[in-house]
Amino acid sequence: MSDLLERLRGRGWRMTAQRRVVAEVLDGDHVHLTADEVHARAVAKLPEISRATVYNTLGELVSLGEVLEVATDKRAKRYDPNAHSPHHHLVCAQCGAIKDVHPGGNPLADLPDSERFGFTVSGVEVTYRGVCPNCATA
Amino acid sequence: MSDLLERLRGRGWRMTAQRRVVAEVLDGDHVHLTADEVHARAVAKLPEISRATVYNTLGELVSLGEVLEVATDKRAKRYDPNAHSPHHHLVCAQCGAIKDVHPGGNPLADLPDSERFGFTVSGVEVTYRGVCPNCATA
DNA sequence: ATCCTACAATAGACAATGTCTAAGTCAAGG
DNA sequence: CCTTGACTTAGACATTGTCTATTGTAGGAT
Repeated sequence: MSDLLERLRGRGWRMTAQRRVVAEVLDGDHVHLTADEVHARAVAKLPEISRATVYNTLGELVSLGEVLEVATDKRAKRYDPNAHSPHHHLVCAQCGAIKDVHPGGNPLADLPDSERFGFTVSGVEVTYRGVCPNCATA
Repeated sequence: MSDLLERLRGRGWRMTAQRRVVAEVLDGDHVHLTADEVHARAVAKLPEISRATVYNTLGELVSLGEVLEVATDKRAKRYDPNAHSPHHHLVCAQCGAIKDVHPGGNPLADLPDSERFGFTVSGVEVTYRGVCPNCATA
């Protein structure tokens, strides 16, 4: 299953039970978990894992570029394990559900130099807002 | 100065000293303040204003569509008084500075039906990430 | 002008999320 | 098998946001 673990080991990551569990949680289903949800799932596999470790590990994975932080709402960061396939997000304004989407077009190209204010622009995030079919009928 | 206050009064908003101060803070300079920064500036004009009132008032202004919430980082919501001119944001990854930008293109049109998953898509936010000239030289 | 009443403001407790520290533990190389 | 430095832990702390019960007040009614 996990080439994620392989990649991490290859980069000299010290492998511990806690880190393996966090990596497995993220590698499991490709949903967008909050830090607390990751912690909850990690505790299910390894009851004595602490909150600080989960936060630390998530931060390290982000630094390594293995997962992405998503700031779709303002409540909590979410972590997106699908870092190796560029994509954007479609968020339900009511229930908060998040879908990955792959729009056409290239937003980076749409930003002319005159609108860059001297910034070195390195990336772009696109967040579509709407209402999901579930919430629309409710 | 403030047609903002006029608009609000016209909508039957009950005008109080506190609400006027919050509106004035937002109407003042078109930067992107956090709730706490709004509170700090409001206190400077009206020392006895409470934190809850600032949060309430900001929430009401958002509901009325007079200001926008921006979730560029995960620390705190920011409030954008420039709600009447559609625009996107360019954020410095280091210092957090935010600039309004007006890219070409239409991201909404770039999202095909096949990528909408039955959602009723109502809006889109585009956040460019980069490093500002200031931080680049430092 | 004053009075009423519903709506707004207040202080402060509470909640949610994230960060830090000091001390103990352990993976991995020698 | 030992050593060492990186990792983990528990829990205090910090920040941001929300809620409640009480007090105050804007604006219409008299």
